[in-house]
Amino acid sequence: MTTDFKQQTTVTLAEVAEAAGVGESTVSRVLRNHGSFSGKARERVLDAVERLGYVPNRIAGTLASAGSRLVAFVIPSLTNIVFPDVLRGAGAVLEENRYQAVFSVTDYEPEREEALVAAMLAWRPTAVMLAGFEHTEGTLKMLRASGCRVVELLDIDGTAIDLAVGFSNREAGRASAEFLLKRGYRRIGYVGHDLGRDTRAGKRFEGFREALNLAGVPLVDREIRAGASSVGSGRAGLEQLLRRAPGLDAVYFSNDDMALGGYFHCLARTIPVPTRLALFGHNGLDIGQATPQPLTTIRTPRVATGKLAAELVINDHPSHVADLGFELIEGATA
Amino acid sequence: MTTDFKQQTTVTLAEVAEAAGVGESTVSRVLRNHGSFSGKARERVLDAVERLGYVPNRIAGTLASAGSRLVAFVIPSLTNIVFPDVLRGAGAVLEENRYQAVFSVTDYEPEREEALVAAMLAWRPTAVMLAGFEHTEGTLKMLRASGCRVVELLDIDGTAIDLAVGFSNREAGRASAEFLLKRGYRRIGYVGHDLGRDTRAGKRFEGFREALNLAGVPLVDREIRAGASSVGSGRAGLEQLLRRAPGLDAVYFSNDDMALGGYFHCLARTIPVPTRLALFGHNGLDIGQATPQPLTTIRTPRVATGKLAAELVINDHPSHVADLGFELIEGATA
DNA sequence: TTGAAAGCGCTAACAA
DNA sequence: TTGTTAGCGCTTTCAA
Repeated sequence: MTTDFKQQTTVTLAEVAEAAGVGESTVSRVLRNHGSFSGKARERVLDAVERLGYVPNRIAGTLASAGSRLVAFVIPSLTNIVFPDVLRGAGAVLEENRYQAVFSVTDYEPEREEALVAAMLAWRPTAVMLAGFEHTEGTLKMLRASGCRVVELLDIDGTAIDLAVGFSNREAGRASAEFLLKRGYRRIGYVGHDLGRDTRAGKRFEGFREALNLAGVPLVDREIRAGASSVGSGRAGLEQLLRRAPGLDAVYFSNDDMALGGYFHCLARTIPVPTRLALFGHNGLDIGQATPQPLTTIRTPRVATGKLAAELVINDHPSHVADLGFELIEGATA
Repeated sequence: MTTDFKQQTTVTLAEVAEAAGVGESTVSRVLRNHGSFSGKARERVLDAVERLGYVPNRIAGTLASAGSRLVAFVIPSLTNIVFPDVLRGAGAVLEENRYQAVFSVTDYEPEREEALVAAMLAWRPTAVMLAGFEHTEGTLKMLRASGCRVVELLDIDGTAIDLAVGFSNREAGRASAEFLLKRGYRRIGYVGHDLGRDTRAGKRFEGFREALNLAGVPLVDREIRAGASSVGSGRAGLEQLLRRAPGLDAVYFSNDDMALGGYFHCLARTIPVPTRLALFGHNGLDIGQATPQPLTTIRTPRVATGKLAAELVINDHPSHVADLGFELIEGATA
């Protein structure tokens, strides 16, 4: 219960050099295994490092050498498992290459994104990773002026600043509609969360409506819930929608969380799925495939997106838009 | 599709000073709003900053002033929503106070934790946040020698290095058992994930068995699944357990993910819950409360843990163990 | 209120 | 193969 351990044990490279009886640059070379040095020098340095418990100061190292090996993630949410999945994919690759991930969360607010990007740039990251293409003018300007790599994630429908990795949400929406139409559903509704903020969900919905229009099938009704997506919101949303439009035979949800909520509503009210009502989600979360009836949905390349994004940055790949595609899971709810 | 934007636009404080016609230290004072300067100086500096698009370099700032305002999270997983929740709680507080969160993921491997802690310390963070009390000797040694604050999260059953914020997993396990016993269940089983790695789940299970022993009720059978917890694993686990011990009247799960899987198994096999089989989870995830029957479980203070951890660090609070407790949700599955 | 100057701990020429 | 030295871009005395 004391704080007496809190003594900055600032062992510096100079002290290691002193203790090892070599010059500072030799210590630096040995530690980074770069440049040339004798076996004996190496031994003495490593010995001194061990004895003194030296931990290199990357702050100083970065300042002296430019490259920060810091990658900044500015993501909308940690609650929506989509983003932790991307972080996970990127994290593994970054770590192998001795990069460090820094992050902050925008809550889907473009103004917060701008502020957070500004804060991130102060760390001179190698790259900044953002969700999608919709940013404020200020964000764009800063990013372009920064000289660091920019990766826009989970979207390819738009104009990239530099790199973009993801899939077409618009196409995903279209594919979802086409599947429902092919299965013969004609009285179709939609349950979504706040689309103004989650622009990728908005693009899916647009693609979905486009395909319906093309087939001359009207969207019967829609229920847009305020706030973020969640299972609870999906459940309440479907209940609300069915109250207004009891004759629906299929519902498209803004994502799997919402769709799972819808599925639970059906279970609770013993609405037969899909015979009486079909449900279609988006993301292909594991949990949606473990329910009594696996969810009909689209599996998105979240981990792969993070992984590729990190690889492109590490290899300093030229500007590029990478489409990782998606996969329709037929499931049992549609 | 070009990389021509990639020109390091390194506007420095010196250039701002030059452009504003003041000294470097004046620019520094104005920008940090610290020390004294005239209104006129302020104006000229801010004007120059705006004109040049200056972004302060925190790497340099940190090196010059010691305090990094970096908080390092070394967490076991991003898949288990528990840790994103903690990050979320901490993130909000840190950001308000101009701290930056850095993270890496151990996959529940103590050796990886050690390596990652070492990497983190190189950034001279203000604090390192870890899950629980079980660390390698090397990790402990580094952390103690580092002079930075250490917060151990989501556990209080053990000896803290410095700060600890969480709840008693052992108590949670006990409370879960006592609840089942009080409800009259006597043929009790357990379905868990890899306990060697998730030591907090292990402590819950220990507490659970303790309470059963105290009541003279044996644990009929247990199914321990390899790998991380997941809904799918819980579902398969319950199926397996019931095959061996069909007479069970209640099952305790290592967490809500596993319990949801169990619940889905029951739905799929139309096993009446809780009349034929009761289910008990742990964590109180939202999704578990949106199922047709809300899960009987224990709500854990995940966001609050992150929040308090950040506050303690920011206020440089003396070493302390904070018990945030937990709450039993009666639900409808037990 | 202000500026000059000395570092912060390291890397990267450059000589030796 | 090695050591010396000049920065990296800031903050922080210290005088003025």
